[in-house]
Amino acid sequence: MEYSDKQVQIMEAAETLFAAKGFNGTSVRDISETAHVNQAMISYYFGSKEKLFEAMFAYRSGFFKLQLENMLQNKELTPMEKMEQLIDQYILKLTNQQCFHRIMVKEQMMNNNEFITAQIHEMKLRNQGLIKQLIQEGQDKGFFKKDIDVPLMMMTMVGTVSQLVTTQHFYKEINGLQDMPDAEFQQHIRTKLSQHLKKIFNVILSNEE
Amino acid sequence: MEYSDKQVQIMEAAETLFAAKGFNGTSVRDISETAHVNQAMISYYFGSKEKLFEAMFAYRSGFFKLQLENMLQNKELTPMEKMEQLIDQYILKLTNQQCFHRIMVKEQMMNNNEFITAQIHEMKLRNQGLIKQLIQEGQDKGFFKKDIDVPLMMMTMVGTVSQLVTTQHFYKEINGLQDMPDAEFQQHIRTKLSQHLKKIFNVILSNEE
DNA sequence: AAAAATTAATTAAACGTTTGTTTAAATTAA
DNA sequence: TTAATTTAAACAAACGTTTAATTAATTTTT
Repeated sequence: MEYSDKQVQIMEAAETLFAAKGFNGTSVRDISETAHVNQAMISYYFGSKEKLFEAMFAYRSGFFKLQLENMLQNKELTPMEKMEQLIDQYILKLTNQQCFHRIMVKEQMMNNNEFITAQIHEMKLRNQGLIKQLIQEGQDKGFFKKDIDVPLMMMTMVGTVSQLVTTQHFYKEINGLQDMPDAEFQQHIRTKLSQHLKKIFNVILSNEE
Repeated sequence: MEYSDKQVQIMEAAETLFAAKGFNGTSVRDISETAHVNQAMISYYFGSKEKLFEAMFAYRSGFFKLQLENMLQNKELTPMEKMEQLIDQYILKLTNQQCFHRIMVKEQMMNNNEFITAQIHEMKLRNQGLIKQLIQEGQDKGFFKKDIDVPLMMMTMVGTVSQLVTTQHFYKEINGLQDMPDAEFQQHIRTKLSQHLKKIFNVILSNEE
């Protein structure tokens, strides 16, 4: 689906507002004002507020897809190196698309919209499949342990990053980082998360003692 | 604050509905029907929908508090045993109060309501303080490593459990557990999470090689 | 202990807003 | 000239809250 500049404008305004105030907390008037368009344009272009939401979600989830295929097929990387790249890629995507991530957290918790639930499900299946393959490769080559619970391992990666991103306000205060400029703070949590998760995954996965 | 049966009825209906459909997605009429009371009773008892939300949150967050003090002072437990009990206690609280937890996830992500944000902040500070003490004790006694990032460690515990609880629908499908009775499934994830987190925390914390 | 007076609880209806969507006219582009 | 875009206004429906009347419970007075 191709969108005009104006349609993208509307979707981006909707994304920001839905992330901050939720779907029901955001009015069509809010969106149209933020996007600087007449409120009737939303129904005109997207059919309804709900359809705008779905269009925005599909549009952004394209951006959000992890680019794993090429990296996983790279034969110059060890399985552990691939795993570490996967971690960094996930951290980067999520910290760069925080609005969309907040919306996703809410949607996968609620299951209110069938279309979106299906999209999330598909995304999860795809990622889980690729990671399973990677784990298998590592096990076949003798780098990884045999008994690895992939879904649970993913819960820890996704959960840790998500928890920090969605509660960064509290994290800042607890660690006295209120005055750190935001760009620096974002880099700070990226680095911290990367080190932390790589350490954990090394232990969970690695065969060497 | 003491509440009559009817007030508790209203708060419990509100909790369930807010968890499933969000604050703005739930109408006062919804709540009053679910609680089998006249819709004017909500303003009569609580003042407003928003105040009902705050009252419900405060009421439930009392239940939700982890009972850590006594356990942490028990001198017959090693620091690692205490850490493991903390993990199990957290898993139990969260899996037993899933509605409240969903509301908390949304609220700490949104920061829409000052009163509730302050409550969550207080809860987090308290827990973090107790855990820091426990880590310190473990380090002083030579059981734990010296360089432990407590906030990040907490992100992994809270994040992993929260991720599984809030996306259990997907976890079920991905693992082909759709037909498992719910009580059994809840026990299943409790056990899995407990083993998984204890393994990770042993590695992060333990000094022995 | 009974009656009266007072307070609290409960109700259905109504209030004024805000909501998402549609309309029909006006403007722009093809 | 035709089609697509944009607009302000209007729409009914749903919203949170208030009202005023009624019933139930409690307290005070006899």
